[in-house]
Amino acid sequence: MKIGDLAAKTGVAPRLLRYYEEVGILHPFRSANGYRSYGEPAIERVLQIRELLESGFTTEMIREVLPCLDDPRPAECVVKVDLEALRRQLGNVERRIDVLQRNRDAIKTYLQIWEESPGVTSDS
Amino acid sequence: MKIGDLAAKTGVAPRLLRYYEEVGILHPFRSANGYRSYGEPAIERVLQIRELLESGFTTEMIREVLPCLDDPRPAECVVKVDLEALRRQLGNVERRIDVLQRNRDAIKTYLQIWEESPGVTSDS
DNA sequence: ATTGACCTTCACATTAATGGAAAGGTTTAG
DNA sequence: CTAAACCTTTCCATTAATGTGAAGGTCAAT
Repeated sequence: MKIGDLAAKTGVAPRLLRYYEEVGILHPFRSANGYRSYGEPAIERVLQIRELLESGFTTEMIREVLPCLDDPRPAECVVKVDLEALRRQLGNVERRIDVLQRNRDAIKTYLQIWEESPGVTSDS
Repeated sequence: MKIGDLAAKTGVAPRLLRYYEEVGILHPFRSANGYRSYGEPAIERVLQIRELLESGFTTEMIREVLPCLDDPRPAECVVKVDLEALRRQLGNVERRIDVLQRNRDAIKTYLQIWEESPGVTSDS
């Protein structure tokens, strides 16, 4: 699968797919002509990257969190997992969930107040 | 409370407190000399802003989410709440929670695998 | 009254993520 | 064979959030 195909299937611009490779969170191989070549798993991978980026993770954090789930990274990497970083990021994720749940509840409560008292919405 | 005090109590640099005012998510009053003056609630407020920023929200989204929870914004604002935006952001928050929970579970599972099989950690 | 520690505004620099164009090679369709 | 549609690398621009410094006003203490 070439970069344009992956872009089409994920909705992520080729420019970004190259960027993700540059920062080390996506690892296509190269075909003879030098074109990047992606496997099927890359689709899921890219979507996960987008989710994490939109959740406020940096590419650096993502690099720690997606260690050996790489497509063309064979078993040697299985050894280089940084457990410490992974635990740190787990704490990170859990704190974020906490924050978001608190804010979700706050917004919900706020909305309920307005929905219960019918009347003014966004006037003028 | 002056800007330096608020910075000390929240750990957020004065520069940023001014920035948050500029983008309309923090509304100090001014004392006679022109100094910004913050009330006690500003502390909680700033901490909440930090949490949301670190969870990937932009200041613009925050402006929608923290509508009338302002310190010195009297009752007139009670009318200008953008319910539509608020509902949109609620969906946003819920999607994010979802993403994070999935990733938390994935990381947890991954960690368990490594913790169960004792041996190699991060060797050089 | 001067010093030091605050505060003000203004402006420019940086970082991460992203957009976009230039210059050139490759592949595919006609 | 040529043109269109890809791909490559390189470089420069933008946006949001932040850092930092200049030039100057205020205030508390000595």
